[in-house]
Amino acid sequence: MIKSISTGRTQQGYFSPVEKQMFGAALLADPDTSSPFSDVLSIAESGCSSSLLQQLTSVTKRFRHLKPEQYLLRQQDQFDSLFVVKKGALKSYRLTPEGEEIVTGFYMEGDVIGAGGLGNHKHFYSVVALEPSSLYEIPFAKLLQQSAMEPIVQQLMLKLLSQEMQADQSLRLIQLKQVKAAIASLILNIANRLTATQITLPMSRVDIANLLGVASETVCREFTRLQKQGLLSVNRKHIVINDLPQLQLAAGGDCY
Amino acid sequence: MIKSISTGRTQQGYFSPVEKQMFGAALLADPDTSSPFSDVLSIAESGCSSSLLQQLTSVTKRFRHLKPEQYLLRQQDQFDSLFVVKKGALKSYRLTPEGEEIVTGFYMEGDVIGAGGLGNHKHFYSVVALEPSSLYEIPFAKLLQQSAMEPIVQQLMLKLLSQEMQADQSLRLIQLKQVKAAIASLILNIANRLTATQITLPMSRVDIANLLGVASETVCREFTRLQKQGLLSVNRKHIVINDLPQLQLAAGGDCY
DNA sequence: CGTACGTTTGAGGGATATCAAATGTGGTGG
DNA sequence: CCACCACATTTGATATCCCTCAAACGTACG
Repeated sequence: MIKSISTGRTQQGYFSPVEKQMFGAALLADPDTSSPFSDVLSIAESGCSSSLLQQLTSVTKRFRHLKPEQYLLRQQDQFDSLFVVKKGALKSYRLTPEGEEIVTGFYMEGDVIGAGGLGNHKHFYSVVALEPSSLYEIPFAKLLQQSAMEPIVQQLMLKLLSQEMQADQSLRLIQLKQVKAAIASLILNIANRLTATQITLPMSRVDIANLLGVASETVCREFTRLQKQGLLSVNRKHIVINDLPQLQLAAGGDCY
Repeated sequence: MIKSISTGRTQQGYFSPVEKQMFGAALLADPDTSSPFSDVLSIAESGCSSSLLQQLTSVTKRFRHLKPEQYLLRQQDQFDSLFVVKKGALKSYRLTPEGEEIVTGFYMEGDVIGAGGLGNHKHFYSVVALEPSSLYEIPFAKLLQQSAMEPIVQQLMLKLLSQEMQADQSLRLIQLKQVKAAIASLILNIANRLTATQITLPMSRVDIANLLGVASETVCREFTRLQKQGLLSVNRKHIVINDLPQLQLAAGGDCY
C-alpha cells in the first residue's frame, strides 16, 4: 500500500483528475448485492440516495467476459451500450490512414468505456482486452429511448460523460510532458489504482509508446533510465517503485 | 470559397471530426427569427422537428458580449451554463503548477464551451476572448434541476457533450503529428470554417505553440517553411492559402 | 529445443528546444 | 502627424531529445 500515492480519487482511463469519491467502486458493487451502495450516494452530489444505483443496476443488462486480445467493440460499431470495467485491463485505439495504431486510452477497474460514441451513435475507437477482463454493460441507447429519464439517471449519465471528458483532457496533458515524466505519471497512476508499490503492467512497451506518440525504444530507454536513477526496478512488465517522492518529482507533480 | 476544403461538416474547437450537419449554425440562428430552423432538424438525428430548437432558444437565457482579453469563465468556476459562440473567437487554457499556459482549445462560431465542467459542477479550464465575441448562454444547471427533461433536449445535451469529447480526441491526434502537419491542419480547419482561402488568425503564435505543446519559435519557423514551399503566404496573422492540395498533403490528410 | 516475439541496447541523424538578438508593428502620448 | 515604446514575430546558433535502423538478448510457447 502506498499512502502518499493514494489520494482517494478515482481515475478514468489512467489519467482522470478531480473525482473525489470512489466513483468507479460504486458501479463495481455487485448488482445482486444490496448493501454497498452507501459509498455511492455522493455520485449525484445530492442526497439522491440509492435509487440511483438501483436504476443503474436494474439496467445493467448483462456482463461481458473477454480473453486477452478479444475485442469489446470496434471503431465504427454502432453505439448501443456503455461499459464499466469490473475486472481486468483494456486499451482503446484508432488506426491512422497509414495503419499505425494510436492508443487512445487504457482502462482498468471502475473505468467507463464508450461514452464518446454517444453523439453520433458510432464508436470512434476500437477497444480490446489486454488481460482477462469482465465488464458491466449498460444499454445506454435503450435508456435514451425512454420518453422521460429519471433525473437522477440523467445526472449519472452526464457524470459519466464528463468523467471521460476529463480523462481525455488529462491524457492530452500527459502527452505534452517529456517522455520520462509521462512514464513516471503512468506508473504512479497504475500504482495508485492498485494501491501497490509493486505492479505488473497490463500493456506492452509498444502500447505505451503508441499512447504517448513516441517510439517504443524511447519508452524502453526511459524505463531503463528511471531504473538507473534508482526510482524503479524494472523487469519486463514487473515494476517496483523504489523511490516514490523522486518518482513523483520526475512526473512533474501529479497535479495534472 | 474553397470547394475542396469545405466538407460541410461542423468543427468543434477547431478540431472536431465527424459531424455531417451544420450543427453550430443551427444554434446560431437568431432566437427571435423563426424560419432558419430547417437546417437543424437533423441535430437529434430523428425527425424531431423544430421543437428541439424551440426548447433551446427558450432556455437561452441571455447573451454574453466579451471584448478581447475578457474572461468568459475561469478554472474552478462553478458550472452553471453552457455557452455557444455566436461570433468571435476564444481560447481555453489551464495553468501548470509552474505557471505555464496550456491551451486546451480554440472556439469559433457554433462551438460549444463548457460541457466538461458538467460532471463535478466545476469548470476545469479558463476561457478568454481573443477578439470581440458574443455568445449564447444556456442555463444548463437549471435544466438539470427540472424533474423531467424533454427527451429531445436530453439528446441534444448528450450530443453537445459527445461533440466536445470528439473535439478533444481530435486535438490529441493533432498533437501527435509533427509541428508542420499540425499547423497545416490548423490552417485548413480555420479556412474550412470560414470557407475562405484568406484568413486572419485570431490567436497568436504563442497560443498555437501552447496548444501544440511546442516552442513558439518552432511555430514561427514552420509557418516560414510552409511559405517558402509556396503553400501559404504568411504575414503576421494574415494567411493566404496558395496551394490547397499540397497543404492538405502536408497536414497528413485531414482524415483525422 | 527452437522459433517467434517482445524487450533492450547502440550509433547516427533529424526535429525541436533554448538562448539571444534583430525586426516589425500597433498603440500611446506629445 | 510623428516619435517612441512595448510587444509580437522572426531569424540565428547551439544543445537536447527523440527517431530510425540495426542488432543482441531474453522469455514464452509450441
